[in-house]
Amino acid sequence: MIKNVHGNTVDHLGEAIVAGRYPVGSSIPPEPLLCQELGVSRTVVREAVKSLIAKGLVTTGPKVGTRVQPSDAWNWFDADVITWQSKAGLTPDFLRDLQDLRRLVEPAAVRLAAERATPQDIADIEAGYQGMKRAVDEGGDYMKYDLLFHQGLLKACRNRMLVQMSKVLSALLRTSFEISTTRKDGPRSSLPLHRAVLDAVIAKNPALAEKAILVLIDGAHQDIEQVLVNRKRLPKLNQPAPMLKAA
Amino acid sequence: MIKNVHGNTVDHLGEAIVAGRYPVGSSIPPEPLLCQELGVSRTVVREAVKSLIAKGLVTTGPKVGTRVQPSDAWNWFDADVITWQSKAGLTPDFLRDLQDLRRLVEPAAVRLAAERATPQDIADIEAGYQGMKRAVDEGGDYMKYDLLFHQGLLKACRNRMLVQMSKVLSALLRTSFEISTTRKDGPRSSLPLHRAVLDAVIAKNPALAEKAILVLIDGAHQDIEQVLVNRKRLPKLNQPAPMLKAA
DNA sequence: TAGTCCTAATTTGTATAAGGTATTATCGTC
DNA sequence: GACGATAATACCTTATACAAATTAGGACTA
Repeated sequence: MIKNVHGNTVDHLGEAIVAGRYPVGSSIPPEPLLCQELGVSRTVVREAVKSLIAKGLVTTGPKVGTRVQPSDAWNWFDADVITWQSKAGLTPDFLRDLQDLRRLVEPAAVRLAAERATPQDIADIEAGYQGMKRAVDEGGDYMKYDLLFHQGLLKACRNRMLVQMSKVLSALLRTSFEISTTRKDGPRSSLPLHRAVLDAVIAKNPALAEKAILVLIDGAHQDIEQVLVNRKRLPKLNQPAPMLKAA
Repeated sequence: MIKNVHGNTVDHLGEAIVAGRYPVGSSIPPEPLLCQELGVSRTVVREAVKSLIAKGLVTTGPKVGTRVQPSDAWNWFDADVITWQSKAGLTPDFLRDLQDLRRLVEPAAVRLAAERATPQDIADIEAGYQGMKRAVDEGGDYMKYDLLFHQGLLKACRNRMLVQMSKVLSALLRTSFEISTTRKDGPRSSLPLHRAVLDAVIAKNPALAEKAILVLIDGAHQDIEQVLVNRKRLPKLNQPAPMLKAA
């Protein structure tokens, strides 16, 4: 997983900030110190910080240094930010935000999909479903096709912003899947629910499609809620010093 | 409006890319050329490109150069991207994407708001409403308070992602407002509709709140559709060479 | 002539050094 | 005690050099 120096530096700083290692409103170490800590040149540190600025994590200014922005200024639809948050720990707050979003977006989205899906869109979703079915019958990567199914659904809305949202919701779906596999036959039992959604989209029946996916979502919702109640707080990794030092 | 060299460079390149000046999948001029064109050092160009990478507009690689990503890979929830698109021209596609999003998000959001709004949230929304009312009665900046009203509504959901969405939807609300003022008494007639939404939220009545905002949205929707039909294509600015040369 | 391999050129990636600029904090004076 | 000048700090910008990676083109072989 060695990318390049820039990527590693951005990831390192981004993870540290999202994990809350530096208090909001405070300054992270000045550039020369970061160079020393990470073993990279100032060029790299500065370009990394520019990336973090673009994602809304920090602001900079002469003398004031590089300050951490409050978390509601972060670009929560950025794939990297989502990844860093997932690594730092799936806090209840974060999961609840994502669940809100899913319950808010997916029902309305399948309505749109039922109205607008092209034959190609339907073929893509069908491919996702068939993959899930195969994974259940013969074994295979169930989650991969589950993600394809839901991403295909949002893509069928033919709306660039909804497509982007599908990337973010993938983080939730991943978690949701990990939890649902702890239940016996989770994938097998949710298969017909997926089929119902797809059939409704094919039939171009928005109301039915919405009804079908609500069943799916509420199942996952209850699973997650239950887990959240059991362990009051999900295990935050909380590495004391997650240096990876451009390995 | 002179910020700094970095900000100007990012804006210049970002605007050019979003405006479609460089074809998707093709490379923008190599770094030395950009330095010459923009009259800045290579460091600045590189840091600007890193910002664009973080926003999903481009990818880079040795020898291949800096290539423009397809538009559905862009961070459409990034404030800068939205601004650049607005400057480049409010294309029908873009407006329709935004309208989809609004029709999808706001009804569900006011339901959440009606359930979760704190007294402080309600006070903020009320302040927005009072500002609108004052603007109608005594003259004033109507749009400013209209935006505050809707942003307050989404903020009341207590969800960071919805807050971010409110920033994006502001672009649509701004456009929507500009259009509605072309109609006589647009603001005055929509004032009671806003009041109805706020009252439903105060009464903690999700169903009523949703119904009320649907009226509001559909009004704006019809206005925009009508304008889109009249002029088949909104005037794209299409500056031949929008150099601003780090003034 | 077609295919494969290797070399070379191009472009980004990384490091280093030096001076400029803006902001903040401190110190001194009124 | 308040105001203003001064100094220090950290980012901002420029310039140069070299390294690494990918592509393209040429040469060699079958």
